[in-house]
Amino acid sequence: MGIVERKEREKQMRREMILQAAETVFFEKGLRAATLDEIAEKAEVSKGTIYLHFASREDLYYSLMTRGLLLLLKMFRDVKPEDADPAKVLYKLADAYLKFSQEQSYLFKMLAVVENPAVSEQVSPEVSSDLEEASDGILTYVAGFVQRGMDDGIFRSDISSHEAVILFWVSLNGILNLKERSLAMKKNNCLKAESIIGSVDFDVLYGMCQHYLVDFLTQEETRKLSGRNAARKPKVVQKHSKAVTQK
Amino acid sequence: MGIVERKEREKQMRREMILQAAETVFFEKGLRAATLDEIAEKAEVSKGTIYLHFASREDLYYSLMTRGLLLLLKMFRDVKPEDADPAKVLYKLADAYLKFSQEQSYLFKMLAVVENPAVSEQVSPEVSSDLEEASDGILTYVAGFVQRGMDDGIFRSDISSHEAVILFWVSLNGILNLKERSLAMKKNNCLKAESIIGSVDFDVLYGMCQHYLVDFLTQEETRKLSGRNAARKPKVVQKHSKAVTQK
DNA sequence: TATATTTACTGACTGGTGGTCAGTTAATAA
DNA sequence: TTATTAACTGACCACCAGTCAGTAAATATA
Repeated sequence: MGIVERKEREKQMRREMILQAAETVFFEKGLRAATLDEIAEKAEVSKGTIYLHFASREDLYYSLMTRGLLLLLKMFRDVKPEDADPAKVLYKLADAYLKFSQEQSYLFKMLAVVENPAVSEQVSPEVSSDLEEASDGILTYVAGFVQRGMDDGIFRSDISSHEAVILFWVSLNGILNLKERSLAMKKNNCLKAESIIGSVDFDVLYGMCQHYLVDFLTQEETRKLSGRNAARKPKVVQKHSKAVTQK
Repeated sequence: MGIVERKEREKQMRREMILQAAETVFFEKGLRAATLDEIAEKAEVSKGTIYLHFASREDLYYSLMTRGLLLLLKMFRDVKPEDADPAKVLYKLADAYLKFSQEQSYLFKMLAVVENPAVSEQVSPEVSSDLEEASDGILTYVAGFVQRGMDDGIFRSDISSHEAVILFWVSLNGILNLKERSLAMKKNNCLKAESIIGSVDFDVLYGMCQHYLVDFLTQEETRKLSGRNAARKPKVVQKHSKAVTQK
């Protein structure tokens, strides 16, 4: 009896149509200005139907973000790291993330909202948990390569792969976010060229950061940190020790 | 004739009262759930009066953020870097930022909203420009120390002080934001302990990042990058070159 | 086939909120 | 005493997220 399956398929299609329309409208109008009426109209569906699929406006928005993250994960998987060098893989993943931010710029901008705790609180637990799962899926995927590098002895191991991945994510994502912000402000003419954010070439900075992050991981742990706590309260700055030995 | 001055003072006080009330309400209810009626009531002022001082809800919110940034700048200035070592100053500034995120956690959370381009577009140019100015003031303040370190030859100079400051900001701020997010999710019970974000101790990570960022700046530029573009497309990974020379 | 039940969907309606503005009050100027 | 200006008020409007009684169609039952 394929009726149940067909119904399920149709339900998913409806959901997909709504998500598609929402993506367009949220992108065009922004989170605040977009209205559900408009989304309903664009999806050729009544407003009530939207609420059959999503518990609230925020849930709909978060579902879009989850979809975005899944796409990002797909792009990461498409990197196809056939060569075994984890450092190269990390480079390629960072490249892929830059590409994602450019090609799917509306999705990328939407993802920045997750940073905002005020919005997060309005979301139902399941949807929030879905997003968390997708987010963790990406981080775990990347962490796998980092861990492999550590196991192979290529990467330093005075830092956990989890911490390393967070560092990667935070730095690269932060640069891309600031880039978007500076672009937005330039468009609004409220960014002076002599300001710091206005004067930095974020694409160049991204490349540099990408380089140094991988480089940081490929260094051996020569610092005087025996454990983690040593990094916590660094009273003594060893400003010349390294530089001298390197000369 | 001190009448004009007195009026101006009173006007500023009114504004201050509104901001104070708004801060409380926005913090208690979140950006979306907070209402102007409630703010008006708490400020002992009619709703119309709010609009004499702020053009919109978003403007009010952004003004709060600007105030928050000015407080942060004050905390940075209080670091009183009497010792001339720029590396130590950067440490202390990072410590101060951590302190800010802890002691003024609601202000810190509010500042994360600036990352969201969808909100930024709803704000009047002047207010947006105020915020930008405050933000730039902080970055410029920090950049001064970085530049001094470079001039003194303590810091590497294959990266501009502007870029270095952005890197600092992005990394440290990103870690603290993720920390807040993980705390919020733990409170909502939608963060599995085995997930990456759930397993990282962000305070430790912050300390490590703080350490490595300063350390990165105090390294000499031994890499094969002659200019910036070299960092853009790094095809060759020099995974052992540094580690070997350091041994 | 006729009837009952379930499922999917609709769109008018409601409550609440951001934002407005005609009108009030009070201080100052003429 | 009267006119003018400035600060402030709160009733009011437009709009929108979210609801729910009702419709239509598909499926199950008789």
